[in-house]
Amino acid sequence: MSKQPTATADDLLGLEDHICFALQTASRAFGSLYRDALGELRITYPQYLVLLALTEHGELPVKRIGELLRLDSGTLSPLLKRLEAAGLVQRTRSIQDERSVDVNLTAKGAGLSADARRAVRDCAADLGLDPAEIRLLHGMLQRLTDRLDTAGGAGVTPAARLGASAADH
Amino acid sequence: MSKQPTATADDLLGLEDHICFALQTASRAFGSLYRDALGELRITYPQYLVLLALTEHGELPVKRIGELLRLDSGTLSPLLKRLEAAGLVQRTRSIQDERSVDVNLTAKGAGLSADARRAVRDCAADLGLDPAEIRLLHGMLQRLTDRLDTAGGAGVTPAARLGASAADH
DNA sequence: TACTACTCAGTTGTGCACAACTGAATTGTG
DNA sequence: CACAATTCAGTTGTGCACAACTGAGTAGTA
Repeated sequence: MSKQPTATADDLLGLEDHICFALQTASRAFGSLYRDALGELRITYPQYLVLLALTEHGELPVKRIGELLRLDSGTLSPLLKRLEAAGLVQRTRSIQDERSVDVNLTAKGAGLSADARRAVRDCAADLGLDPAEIRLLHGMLQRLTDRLDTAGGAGVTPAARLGASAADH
Repeated sequence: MSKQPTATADDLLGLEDHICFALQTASRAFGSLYRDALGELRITYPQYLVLLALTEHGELPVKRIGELLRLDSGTLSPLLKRLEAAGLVQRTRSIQDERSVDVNLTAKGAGLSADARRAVRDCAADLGLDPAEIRLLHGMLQRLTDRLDTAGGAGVTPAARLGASAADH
């Protein structure tokens, strides 16, 4: 729109044009909504995700939680420590592999997980989003994430599979 | 799909079903890519956004930067302090309003902003994303963010400015 | 002109994300 | 068996996001 700087002639690079910025902004707006919903239960959104993963899968080693949530031990260790201090999960060293730590929901944690899922479902329902559009968005985001993972994780081999992005899902 | 917990009968709430999680995951994957691109220039992605805003608009008060980037002073104050310490921006108390602080790019900051924009443009181009799909995604994200803002920011009572939010762009 | 509202940048404290590292346990290989 | 490489959770340090607050400056009003 209103450009006058020394920029060469590229543009397309205004703040509003950055898909990354739009992505982060939407994510933060969502986070704000969930923060309100979960705040009464005294848990944060990342903590909710951990409880959700444990509710879905039952006992999980820290490593597996990290894979599911795409978080490393630097994030998970203190987070799980807080959940344990709140009496929501229990951590026990694995017998088979002493390096691993298994995480379990306590009864209190399972109850709070149910409350949290209700709260999240209710406030999400209040948004009145179009299910078809959400599905479309969800698919686009997954494909985008896949693309970003291969680009970032694999380094400099952009040619490989870009043309055939359809092969996912 | 392997559920056995005490959940009532709602579901749709698996980790993978959360649009919010997909959003945050994509945002973090993008952040990781940009972190690599910007790391060589010794700036972070949020710092890049500030430089970008200043490149686009010229001198800006802190307040206005916060509006553009959706950040408050608790985030911006230390961030701008780091940019100033790096010699990339200059902060000066406004003459008209002594409460306000105007932020300017230094020559060094303007140069680094140009480098950063190039780096971001190049690594984004390497993704080979479909422009039409990106535009679609961008529009969906903006509408979603608007919806989330009106739902969370205003609650139910202060209906004042809700209708006006449609008038952007 | 006083006095109350409000606005603005900044600080403090909590929690998350992530890189880099540590140390113990395990695995693979000679 | 010995020993190097790897795996795992955890720690440390940096930076961002955000709530709550402070204090100086400004605007509105009696």
